Amino acid sequence: MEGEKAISLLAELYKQYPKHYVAVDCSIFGYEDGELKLLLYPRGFEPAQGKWSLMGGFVQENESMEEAARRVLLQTTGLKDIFLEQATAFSKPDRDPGARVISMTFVALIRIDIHDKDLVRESGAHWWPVTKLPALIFDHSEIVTNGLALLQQKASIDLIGKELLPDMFTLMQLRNLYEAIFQKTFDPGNFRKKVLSLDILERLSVKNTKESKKGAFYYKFKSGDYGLRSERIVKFP
Amino acid sequence: MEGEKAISLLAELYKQYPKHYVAVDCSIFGYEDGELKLLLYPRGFEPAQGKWSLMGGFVQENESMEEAARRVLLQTTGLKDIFLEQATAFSKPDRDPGARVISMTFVALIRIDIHDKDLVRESGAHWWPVTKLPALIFDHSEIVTNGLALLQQKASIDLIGKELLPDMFTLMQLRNLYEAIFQKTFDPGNFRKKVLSLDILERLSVKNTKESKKGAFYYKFKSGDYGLRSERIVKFP
DNA sequence: CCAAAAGTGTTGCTTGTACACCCATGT
DNA sequence: ACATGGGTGTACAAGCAACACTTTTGG
Repeated sequence: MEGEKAISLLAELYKQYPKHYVAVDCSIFGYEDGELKLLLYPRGFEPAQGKWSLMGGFVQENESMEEAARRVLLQTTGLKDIFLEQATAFSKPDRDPGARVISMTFVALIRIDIHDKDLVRESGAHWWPVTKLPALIFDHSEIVTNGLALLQQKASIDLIGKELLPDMFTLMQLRNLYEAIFQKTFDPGNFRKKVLSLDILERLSVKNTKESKKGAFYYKFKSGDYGLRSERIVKFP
Repeated sequence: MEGEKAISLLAELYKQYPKHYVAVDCSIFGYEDGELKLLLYPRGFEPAQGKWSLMGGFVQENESMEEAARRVLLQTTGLKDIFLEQATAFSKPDRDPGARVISMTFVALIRIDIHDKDLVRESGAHWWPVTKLPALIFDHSEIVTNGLALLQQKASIDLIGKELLPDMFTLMQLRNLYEAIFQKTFDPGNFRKKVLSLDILERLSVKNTKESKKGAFYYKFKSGDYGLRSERIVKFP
């Protein structure tokens, strides 16, 4: 066929161009003990031994970059179907001392309460509060800063929480999450009114009586995919 | 040295992973005759002959992806120092029939009035109104849709115009640009007040008397890089 | 009782929006 | 004279921020 011949000519044309290693690196955020945390892996060998790194991996022949990221996340946390969003690519020729590696970075949001803790522990990984991060290899600090900014931007447009909190949560827990993300305090009353006005939370009949004397109702996200069908834009400063 | 040995071991470690062709594709937007336009190149050979494509190129060994995009833009428009922003990467293994090519996409904004028209004409390129785009090769339509969404988002946060309009412009011209970007009309009075309240435009003493009977003052963007130092967030619409 | 969080209400300010209105002038 | 865009003002609604206030209950 003509078509096939054309395609093989195209393949021939491409041969003059260089190929590159392509990696994915994930900023994996979780929320625990009132803090926003980042999952990091210790580097056991030189160069940069003793520093920490984001979880990453190389893109294989038969997978897209997002598939590569999901594969890596499944291997390291045991979780499927996690929130994953493409962030910024880093491609300076000398960013990795081992070879020229182009890295596509992703932001992943994990519910710490349901991930595979044993799997994480085995690998020596550790959840670090984003306010006290250790030294990271290569340009990974820059990647994290970039991912955090993306997370903040996302949180200011959508109401996130489904991805980071347990199924049931109190409005104080949700507010504390937002305070951890934005590193600022929100007025409890105003936060409550704003969030409830969005009409995407459902109040349950159960109360949490541990974190307050009076007891606070649990809420959950309404079922039926909001965020896709809703045009609502939430503006948190 | 120990360090060098470690680095070569790292390089050895990477050898088990596949390499990929990495390309950049640019959605080049311009503004002319009251319309938002996109610069497209005709495809002269099979497969997909007769369709149009974005301008792109392969990433070389010694350049970052952004540098590759700037190189391509210089070659095709003759312009340096143009506005360029990383958009979304496309990496489905079969997106290009010739070979597995990973494409990083960019949005570029061009001032049509100062680009090298001869260079563009030679290549057979054509500025298409974004409202009437032809069929594009591969997944380029998806790339354009994505780039347009990014442009809209950017225009709703920053005041763009410096990148698309002549040095001097009237507020009507700026409004028409925004109407072209968002495909909706803005109230002239309200648009004027909103834009001027940002305090980033400077009124000149010259008037444009061609487009209105009364004559409208020209404005320009104040010098001193706003957009970097300003925390202002403009919300259009 | 008191501290601490839950939950509701009030008030003032800022912002967006829909207009009305006068101005200047080329045709 | 009149249509067209330039430019300013006004009136109303919506949203947000600051903060007062009541409720509940474990210690």
